[in-house]
Amino acid sequence: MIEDSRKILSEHSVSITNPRILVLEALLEFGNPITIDELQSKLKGAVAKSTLYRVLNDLKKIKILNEFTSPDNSTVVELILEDHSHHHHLFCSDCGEVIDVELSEEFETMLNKEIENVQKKFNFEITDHRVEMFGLCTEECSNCK
Amino acid sequence: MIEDSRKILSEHSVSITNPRILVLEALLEFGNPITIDELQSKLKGAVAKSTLYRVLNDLKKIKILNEFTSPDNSTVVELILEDHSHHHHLFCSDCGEVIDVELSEEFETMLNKEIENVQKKFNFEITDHRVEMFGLCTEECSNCK
DNA sequence: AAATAAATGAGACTTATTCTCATTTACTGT
DNA sequence: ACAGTAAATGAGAATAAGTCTCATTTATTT
Ligand SMILES: [Mn+2]
Ligand SMILES: [Mn+2]
Ligand SMILES: [Zn+2]
Ligand SMILES: [Zn+2]
Repeated sequence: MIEDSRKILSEHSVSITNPRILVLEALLEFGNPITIDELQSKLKGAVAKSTLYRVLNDLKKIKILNEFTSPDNSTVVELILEDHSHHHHLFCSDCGEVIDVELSEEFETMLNKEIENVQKKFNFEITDHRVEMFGLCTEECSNCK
Repeated sequence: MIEDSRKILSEHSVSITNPRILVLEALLEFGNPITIDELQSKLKGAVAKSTLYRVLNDLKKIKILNEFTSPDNSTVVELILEDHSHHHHLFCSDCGEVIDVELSEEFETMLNKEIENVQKKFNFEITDHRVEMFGLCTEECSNCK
């Protein structure tokens, strides 16, 4: 896992430093979207707060980190890995869990057609989109009692 | 417009106060999604900061205000009016403009089917969804030079 | 008009993120 | 391996969005 982290950094010509390795390892190990709070606690103070934010910005700059805001306004990040294809997110409004969701190809095709229309109508160049779904996880969630 | 504001408040059994009227008027007049910053400057100090946030919370509580975060992390609000049907949003990553977008009925139908599947797969009860599109407004935008 | 509960304004407070700057670390070329 | 240099880090100060407190004002009910 530490080797994966080094590889990711060198492949993007970013210098290999301890804080960067630690942050990448934590993200790789968790494997799911994670709030910055949770990430900080996984790091157990091994990386200074200021450095953590800097590292996350570095990862955004090289386009391997996705960041978004959950409905309870916490910031969530996730690594964008090569094998990790285009997907969307499902949020539990109760416990804050964030789940990766892949929607069908037909759906994405149809969405792209809609996007085409919107581009024309508003004279925009649309580069990205997001589908978010909100609700409650009914059972088997360790956080929601 | 002041009468519309009064009507909205009384219809929701919320007491009619000056700050509430002023905020509603500003939102009605602007007519589009607006950042809290912009809203504050439209109000020109007529409503205290603390009161503005309280009023916005009141409007959320009676379900006539929608709030979301734009890609530059500013908070955007919009009134939910009766005639204003289900829609989505298009964001300009350059100037921060937020535009209301209605997608086709066929698309929404298909999205609801996808949501059905996701509900089953993850044992969730999904109550809401959002489609967001990001890009650049190419011309005729007063903010993007 | 008086009584009462609710709403407001002003500013203190909280807290996520950014910034500053002195020190440390990683990379480059020898 | 080593020195030189630019980049990265840690610690904590600064910033700013949003919340909270509390004394005063206002809306609503009688
Ligand atoms: Mn994801
Ligand atoms: Mn809208
Ligand atoms: Zn849950
Ligand atoms: Zn623009």
